Amino acid sequence: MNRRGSTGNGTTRRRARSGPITIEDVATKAGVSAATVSRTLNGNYPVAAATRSKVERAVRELGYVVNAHARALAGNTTRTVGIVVNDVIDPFFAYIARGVEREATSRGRLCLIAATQGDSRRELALVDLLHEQRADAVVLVGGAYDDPTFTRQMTKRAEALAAAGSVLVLCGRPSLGPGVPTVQVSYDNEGGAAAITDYLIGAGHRRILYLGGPTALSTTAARLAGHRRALAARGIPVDPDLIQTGEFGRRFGYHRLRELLAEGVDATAVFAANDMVAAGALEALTEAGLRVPADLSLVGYDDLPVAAEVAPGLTTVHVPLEEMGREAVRLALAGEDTDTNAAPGSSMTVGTHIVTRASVGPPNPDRRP
Amino acid sequence: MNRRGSTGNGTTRRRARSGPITIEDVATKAGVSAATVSRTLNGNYPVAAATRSKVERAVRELGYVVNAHARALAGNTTRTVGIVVNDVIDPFFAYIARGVEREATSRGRLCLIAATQGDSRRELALVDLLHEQRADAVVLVGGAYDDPTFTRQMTKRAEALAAAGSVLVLCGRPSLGPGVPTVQVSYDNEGGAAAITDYLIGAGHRRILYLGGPTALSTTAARLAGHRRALAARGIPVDPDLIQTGEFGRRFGYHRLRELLAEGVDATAVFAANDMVAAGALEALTEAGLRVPADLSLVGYDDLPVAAEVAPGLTTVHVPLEEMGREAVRLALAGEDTDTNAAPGSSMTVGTHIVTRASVGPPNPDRRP
DNA sequence: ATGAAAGCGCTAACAC
DNA sequence: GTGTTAGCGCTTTCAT
Repeated sequence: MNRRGSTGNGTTRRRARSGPITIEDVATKAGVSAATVSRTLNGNYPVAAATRSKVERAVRELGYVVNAHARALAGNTTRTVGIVVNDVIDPFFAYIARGVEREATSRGRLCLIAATQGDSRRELALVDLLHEQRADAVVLVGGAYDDPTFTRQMTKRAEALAAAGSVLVLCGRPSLGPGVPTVQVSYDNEGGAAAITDYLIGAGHRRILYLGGPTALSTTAARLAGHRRALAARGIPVDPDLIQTGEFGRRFGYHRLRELLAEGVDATAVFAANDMVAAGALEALTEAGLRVPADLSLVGYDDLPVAAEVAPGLTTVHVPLEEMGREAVRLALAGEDTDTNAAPGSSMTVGTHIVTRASVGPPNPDRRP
Repeated sequence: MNRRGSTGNGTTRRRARSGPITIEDVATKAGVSAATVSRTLNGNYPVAAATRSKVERAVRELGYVVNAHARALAGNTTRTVGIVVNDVIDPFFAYIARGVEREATSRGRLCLIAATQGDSRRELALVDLLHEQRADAVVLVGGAYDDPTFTRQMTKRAEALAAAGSVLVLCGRPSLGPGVPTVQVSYDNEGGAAAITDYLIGAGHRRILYLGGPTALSTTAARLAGHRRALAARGIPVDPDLIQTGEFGRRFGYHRLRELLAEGVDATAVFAANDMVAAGALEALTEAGLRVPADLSLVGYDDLPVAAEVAPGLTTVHVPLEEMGREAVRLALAGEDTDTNAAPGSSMTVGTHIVTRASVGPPNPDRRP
């Protein structure tokens, strides 16, 4: 790993170095100074056409590739943004990641991605790693566990990032508290949940099973709050037996609903915490010989591709995930050309709306559980 | 952006700098030299316990975060690996990306990800970008277009990377040619396609429709070759009308098969180029009132989650995608502790196997197209 | 076990 | 329009 060494040895000066090709090599070959090569490469400075082509030729012939680290160190600009997700497979995260990646790339930046696997300690460590890399922005995606210790530690990270001229972007997750220097991109979980619950009520449903979502997750709390609010607004009492939180996966939706069905749960509609859960629920329903929406209605949340792919298509709440990702980096980099690149404090909320497909109908009082 | 400047102004020396906290600040605060801080932080050198705790305290109190760029520049080690995919949403790529990300993280590295959107020029540019970042390895995923110009240009990149002590890893894509310094992780496209075709033949099928996959893609060529080989081995003639390449998506599977069905295509089984196409095909079949496998058999390729999620479950060829991603970085970083970190020339092939679900049965001669 | 000093490869004043 | 000169923040000899 040591490539230092015989710089000052007694051998001939030329062709002494066999290591990586540097800007100096290009300069020598083109018969100009390193500064001129730099200016040519960055194109943000006037350079004579003749010089330019000499330099470009030297670059080509030498196969020179600028060292981004040296550049970052000297120029104080890294051209990378970081994103921390739960899991790159999960479509919810993948769509947001795509937005981040696309927006970053369109701004000539590379995207550093890291996955937490749902471990909040890892999340903190990854934010640190991204800070080490001096990412221009660090985007944190998805619901956070509502733990004061964790919040405090993440707050510290947000402040450190801000102090270093970067920004922590909270994408679809709750604020760390007033005064914490972050940028936020959110969507209305509570409102969406209320809207789709109300939609179900409008279709005649009174007994709606809320299924899925980790209890400790802020997202679950918000969706549940919206659900309850809509119920309350219509004067429908909340039956605790109809609140069945748990997890976010398809598996959970399938297994839990299957159990519930076996126990003879009394509901005419299911509000799944997200589309994955809904897909699993649909599986359980179909397996039980129940038709959707003839026997039972079903709605999801997020409008992931799966919602359109299952039969019947799922009525769900559309969340513009990719757009959120793009917006996250736009907002974070908004002040990039000004003095300070961070724009802490800015925040925006993207709109959601109900997408109507075929999974909701009037209640069927005759269904035998 | 300019944080240089008044270094030599006349004001008091202490507290002159308000910029980022550096190792020097930590050294001062701890009353030691920068070298000692470095050694403490890296832990690869003996440091007195007392000194260590002084340094650690200073780091904590100052909120110091090492600058990865300075470290990379000085230490010649970047601790990042790059991955270039088509699209982060596509599960095929996402699973491989997950493997790369997990293996990278488990080795204390961060993962730089970039998406080409299927544009080969972008692919070249992204490899350059990753080279600029001095990624320890650059993993290229997915089928390549079989264009000599492109191959030549990518070869140049592979050589440049190798010369810089990095490696280009070809993950599930064809070699750039003998002698090109790359690492390869592949799976047997042709063998898998032959195997599943033979499986269909074994079930009694003689007229098998091959559906999907971009014609110009190396992957398509390989799968098709395997399909033809299996047919030939059983003495079944290849009917050109039954080779319907095109794209890889669900949409394509649905629309193309729908047209074909309308035209009264004469086949008893469909071999979809991948599971996404198969899922679309299943949709078209179901819509046409055809039952799988009673009326028509259907198989896919890749064993993506969707294969297990549709009803009936898809018989398909399992490809260990995540494992390929992990293997890609393992192989690439195999020599990391030795003199040269690249291990060009190494290659490995992961095994595939048929996963039997419910989508294949005997041919139904009575089906009315 | 620790410090001093010399770079790593680049950019950005500052001259001319 | 181009060269010269300082660093950017770190690691790593080489001393001690």
